[in-house]
Amino acid sequence: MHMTTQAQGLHTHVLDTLGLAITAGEYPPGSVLRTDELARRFEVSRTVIREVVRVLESMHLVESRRRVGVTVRPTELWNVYDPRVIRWRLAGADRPRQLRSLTVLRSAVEPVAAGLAATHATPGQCRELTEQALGMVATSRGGRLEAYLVHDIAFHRVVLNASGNEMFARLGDVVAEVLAGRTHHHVMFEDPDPAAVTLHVRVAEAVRERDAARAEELTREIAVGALRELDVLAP
Amino acid sequence: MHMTTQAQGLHTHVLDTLGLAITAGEYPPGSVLRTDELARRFEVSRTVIREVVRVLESMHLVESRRRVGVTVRPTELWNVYDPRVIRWRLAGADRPRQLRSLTVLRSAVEPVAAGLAATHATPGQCRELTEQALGMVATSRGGRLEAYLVHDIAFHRVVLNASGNEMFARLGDVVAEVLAGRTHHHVMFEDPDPAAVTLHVRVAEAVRERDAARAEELTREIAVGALRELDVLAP
DNA sequence: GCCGCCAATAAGTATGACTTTTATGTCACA
DNA sequence: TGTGACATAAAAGTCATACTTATTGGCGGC
Repeated sequence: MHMTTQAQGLHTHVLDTLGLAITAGEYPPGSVLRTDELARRFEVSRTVIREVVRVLESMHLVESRRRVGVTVRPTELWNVYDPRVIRWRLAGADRPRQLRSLTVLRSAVEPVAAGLAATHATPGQCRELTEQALGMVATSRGGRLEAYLVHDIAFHRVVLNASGNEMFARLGDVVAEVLAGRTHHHVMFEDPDPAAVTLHVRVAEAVRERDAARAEELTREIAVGALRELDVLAP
Repeated sequence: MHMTTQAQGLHTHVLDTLGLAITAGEYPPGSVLRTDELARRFEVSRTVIREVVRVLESMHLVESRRRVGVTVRPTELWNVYDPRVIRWRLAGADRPRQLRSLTVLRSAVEPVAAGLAATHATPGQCRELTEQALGMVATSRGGRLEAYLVHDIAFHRVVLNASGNEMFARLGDVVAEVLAGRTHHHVMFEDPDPAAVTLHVRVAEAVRERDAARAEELTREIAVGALRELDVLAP
């Protein structure tokens, strides 16, 4: 992994750097940045800085006021559903709390999504679900965490998509960030919990058999397990 | 020179207009906009347009590519958790579907949030909750929809905040948009459902008495009611 | 018919001048 | 001494323009 992303354009680089710095608390809420100072620091034109600031503003990370500058807003105003904000924060210091709140969100949403999936999933989605569950089983032992992660992400993404609800579907990215985050930062057992793996297979079954109540309940068990795991590993 | 623009700033005006147009389907996915054409149309400099485009890009509404232009992205990629996107879409044509998917989201999240609130709420939040519930009772008859709405929004916001979960708390704005949307666009009975009003009072009670299971269950009933109401009024 | 090169195009970046808003300090007046 | 009007300057906002870079689609050569 490189220190900073570069080839994608000045804008992207500055945005990532600044966003990361702000979410990491390097500039605590209330801090004031000035555009031409930033321009000098990053050695780019004010044009680029202004665009970056506009985007940060659209995430409610900062507020830009005349004669004052660009001030960092209090944490509770940040748009924490923006995937970039999530990634920045998962990379930063308060990853534990972040992972916890995201997992609680998952525990609320995914069971309902699974229930809906059981009534809405297309045959193709059912097949996909079963395949990913089997993939999880196949990679659940022997320290093949990366391969397991791919299937895990795919599984949950299919469930959310199959729910037929747009808001749920768009949480696929968030869930992916969470799963990737807990794997890459080792907030996870060395091998996936066998019970969890089994539960995924049974969820796939329940969806295939159009048993909404069971799909919901089983997914709820997965969520409870994930929360418990978090309690143990990131107190 | 620019007498027609509001005091809020050129940027805001252009962003709102363009965002509304795109989410309304005026520029269907795949359409291409060009920055200097937009600059001429809105009678602003390319600088302003570029900043707006950057923000739209950060919402995944559009993608800007060299030598091609600014292309509208497919709907399923939009960041539908951005409050502005929500407001634009609620103002537009597919409000019914939008309201439905948001209400389903609420039905997943709010019960869990209420359960957490029962164990996390501060005395102040309990009091606030009771006050708002009583406010709802007081304004629930006689066509005082606007006053009722204020209490309704405040009530749900307190629950989400009291849950102690950051992701839930940030959904306060979303819920507010939904409640405001269904009131202002008359996707609601003339007077609030008395059963719903009572349920809110009982939720406040349950939270005050730290009864998580009951708070969750009662909130679930509120959600079910809201969904049913939607079925009747926006099929 | 295929491949590679070239030119047209539209976004990206830089710069400098100018405007607008507004926080703050100053001064006169009560 | 306190208060309000007013001037000042600081920083973002806006604009015009020139220049750079990536990309695409077509043209010509093979």
